[in-house]
Amino acid sequence: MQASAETKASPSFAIAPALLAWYDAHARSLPWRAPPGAPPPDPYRVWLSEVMLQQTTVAAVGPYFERFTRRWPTIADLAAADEAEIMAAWAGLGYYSRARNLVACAREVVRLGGFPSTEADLRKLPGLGAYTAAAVAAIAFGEAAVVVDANVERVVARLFAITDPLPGARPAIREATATITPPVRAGDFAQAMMDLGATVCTVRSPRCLLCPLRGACRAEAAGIAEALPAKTPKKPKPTRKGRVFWIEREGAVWFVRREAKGMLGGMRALPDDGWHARADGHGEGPVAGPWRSGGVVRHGFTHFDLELQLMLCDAAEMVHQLPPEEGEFWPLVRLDEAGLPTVFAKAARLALSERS
DNA sequence: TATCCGTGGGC
DNA sequence: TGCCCAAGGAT
Repeated sequence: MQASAETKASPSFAIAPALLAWYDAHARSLPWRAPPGAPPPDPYRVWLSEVMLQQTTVAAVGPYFERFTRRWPTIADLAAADEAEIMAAWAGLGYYSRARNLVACAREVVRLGGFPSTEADLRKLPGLGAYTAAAVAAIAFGEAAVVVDANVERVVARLFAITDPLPGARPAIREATATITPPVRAGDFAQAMMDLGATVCTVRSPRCLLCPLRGACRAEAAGIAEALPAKTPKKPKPTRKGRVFWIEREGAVWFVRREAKGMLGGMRALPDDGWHARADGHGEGPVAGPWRSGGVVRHGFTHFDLELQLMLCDAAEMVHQLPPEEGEFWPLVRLDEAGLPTVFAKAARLALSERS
């Protein structure tokens, strides 16, 4: 494997001490996390923030983390909460299966009498994959787990000049990361690697002149830092089309609850015509009944773009013309509390502007 | 292994 | 504006 050869060839530069010295001296990129030397952080807060941070920026997570920890200060509070309220509180953060797994995980941890303290046992909990289990084990319990996220992948690919493209290079990167993970302060080391990737060893225009690991970086020495890690090209993103329905009665609008699995699973929503299962060209024919068009809602998802035609109607009985779904009339004055995913929040905003 | 799953910021 | 990307996990 490439990593073992590269590892042996790497400089004798003391990577972990240099990185930890840098970490001790610079500001944390997670405002809510305690500085080095503080008492061990609450596993609940570490777990919650790490789940929120999956594929999500620190800036986006901050307000959600504050709201969640204020409303549910302990994991027992979260485990006892109504799942629908947690889903609504998660609205806007994306990847909603995380919220469902959050509830399941909280209840399992309470059933166990507390968080498992090892990476292997944490890995068994719902929503904890290789990264999150290692991160919680290292940060909350001090285990010398090998923590690899996208930041670490980038830093290590550059440090060891691993030129094979992702995702194929992952095993080599993981092995290389293991060789530089220290037996103590593994949590600080992991957070330092991620802070370094977020602020210095960035995707574009890395600030190599400011890097505490510059003397050990093979990619910098070769002048190829910005080109790493290489990635396999991604597929083009298709566009799907459909309709979304706004049915109003006495100051309330009809909401449904989406199926637990699939797009926006388990979330409160406006009824739609099944765009989630359709390809291009659907949703363009006439609709029976007293509907009028309220414009188009455009929204980009990870693997497709969506164009929804907003259909407005104030005949409440038209609810029965839609596919049978669990639903409710929701007061418009409480729209902000509905917990709608962004695409439906956009549709609601458009509907209210068209209505007036 | 490849695909599905949200959203907002940066350039 | 369009594209890339992010403290990934489940299947």
